[in-house]
Amino acid sequence: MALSLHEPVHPQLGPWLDTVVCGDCLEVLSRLPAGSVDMVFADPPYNLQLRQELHRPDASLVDAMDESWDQFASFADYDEFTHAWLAACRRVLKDSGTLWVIGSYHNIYRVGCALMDLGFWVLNDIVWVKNNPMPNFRGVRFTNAHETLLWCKKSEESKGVCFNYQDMKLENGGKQMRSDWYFPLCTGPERLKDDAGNKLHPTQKPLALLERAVKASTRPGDVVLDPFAGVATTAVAALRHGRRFVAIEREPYYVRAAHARLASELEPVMPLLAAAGA
Amino acid sequence: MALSLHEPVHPQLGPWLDTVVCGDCLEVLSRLPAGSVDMVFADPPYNLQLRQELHRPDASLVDAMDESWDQFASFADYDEFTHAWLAACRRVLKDSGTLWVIGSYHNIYRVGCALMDLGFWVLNDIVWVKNNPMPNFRGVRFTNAHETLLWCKKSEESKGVCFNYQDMKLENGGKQMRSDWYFPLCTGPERLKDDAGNKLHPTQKPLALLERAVKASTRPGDVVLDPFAGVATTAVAALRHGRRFVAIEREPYYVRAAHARLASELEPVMPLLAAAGA
DNA sequence: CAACACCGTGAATCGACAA
DNA sequence: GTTGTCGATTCACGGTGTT
Repeated sequence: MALSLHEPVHPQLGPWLDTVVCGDCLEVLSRLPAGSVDMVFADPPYNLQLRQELHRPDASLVDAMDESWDQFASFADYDEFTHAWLAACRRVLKDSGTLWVIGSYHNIYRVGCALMDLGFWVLNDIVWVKNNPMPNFRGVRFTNAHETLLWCKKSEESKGVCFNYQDMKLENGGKQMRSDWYFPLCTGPERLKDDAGNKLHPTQKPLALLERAVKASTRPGDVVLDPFAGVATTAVAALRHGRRFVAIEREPYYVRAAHARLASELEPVMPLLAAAGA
Repeated sequence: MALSLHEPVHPQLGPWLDTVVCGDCLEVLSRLPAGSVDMVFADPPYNLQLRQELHRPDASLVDAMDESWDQFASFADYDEFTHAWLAACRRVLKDSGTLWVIGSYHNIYRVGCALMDLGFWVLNDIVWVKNNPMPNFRGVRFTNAHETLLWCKKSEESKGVCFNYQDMKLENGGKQMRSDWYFPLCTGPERLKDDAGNKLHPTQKPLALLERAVKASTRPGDVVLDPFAGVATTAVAALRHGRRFVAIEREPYYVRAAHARLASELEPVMPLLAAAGA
């Protein structure tokens, strides 16, 4: 798939470019050339620890996140996993590249500590403020109404980081874009459903969130890597803004859904691509 | 100072109660009885000036090391400091008590990781969104427009945590209080100035922020501990809402300012206290 | 057709107490 | 430690169906 007319990216990225690879992210990352991607966006497992069923005040049951891939036996296990994928991403990142990670309070403090230990240098932390979060049904805590993103460069000394300041300022009505971002949850037609009409992926992120990260920190033709691609929201954001992508997802079910989503995304432009190739 | 008509608090807290103690927080905390405070609010230092305060066995050796080692060493120093004061606070906290920490991306990820490692259990992370943050003058990052607070109980198994759900709901116009809090920076008349008219303390927090934390997580008569009291904003918030406090500050200059602030805060009610005591 | 009512649902670490 | 009882507890939005 040649989706861009820009300068060719790293020559050895070919087999992995602009597609969703099915496989373990550490294994796939080990085969990618070092210094070959411009930006990483990672939405790793959050390590939620749900102890019991939760009912709404009307006695209905909350459809909780209980996927096996989100379970870790201990902090030590989670930290080891985190160090491994962060180090692997750092290797394939260009020296001028940046890395984004999104998480909640369950994991983001451990992730933040790990990436600093690995030499990453935090540029900003960003809060995604949700206008429509799930309430706290028991009334025992504050409504958990935000998630956190960390945006980092490869090291304190890294030069040439891309930040499209003017684009962001324009998008924010002429004022500097701030560290608080307001987006609704991914619901309605944007939320992918399975044949039974249930949500296809438990944690699909809003496309607008990914688009902002992509537009802020990459140029057209740049390569975006997503090591936990899920249903490939990052890839769609990259496509829509003329960026290349490398997407890795371990679960075949999500990979199939991602391929279908990307095909549907590309359908309107396929005739143009065919004409350009002919 | 007997400022409350509630049940007496822990009998051995007497000498430290309702005043600002000048001293090293670890030293003072070591003399406080275990399980004697209901809530801790901490605004720890996160500047690298800490590097100089902590002892290095061989400074010349450090200077010879490369930057990554130095960075690691400074993280290790900061982590050691963080573990020490968090553990000391945990000891004096009641089993049903909670701890708040405020920080920015420079330190909050390390603090969050440390407190989880010590057994604290996160109840919420809160973002203080500033409506008037300092812009990013060079236009190379997003405007850093928020700080983060962590609210934790002593352990996962802790029972009886105080959360004044209805008060918070009322304060939020009848809807659940969320994890995003909106307060302006501490400026204007609220910001303490020295004789030359310069700001007295570099990081004075808005009183309204402290008041919300105090009102949310303590009852009247409860004891609030602030191990890095600065100019005693936490103490003022406690006073105004009928809570007792233990405040520790190492720098005599800030302690004097805090004493003056508290005296000024109490001035209107001193006649009443005198009459009650007579 | 417009307005309104009703229902479903979203990354959730969501009791206390007595027997 | 386990089990059972009692009690307190939800916001925004989209989709569907009714008036």
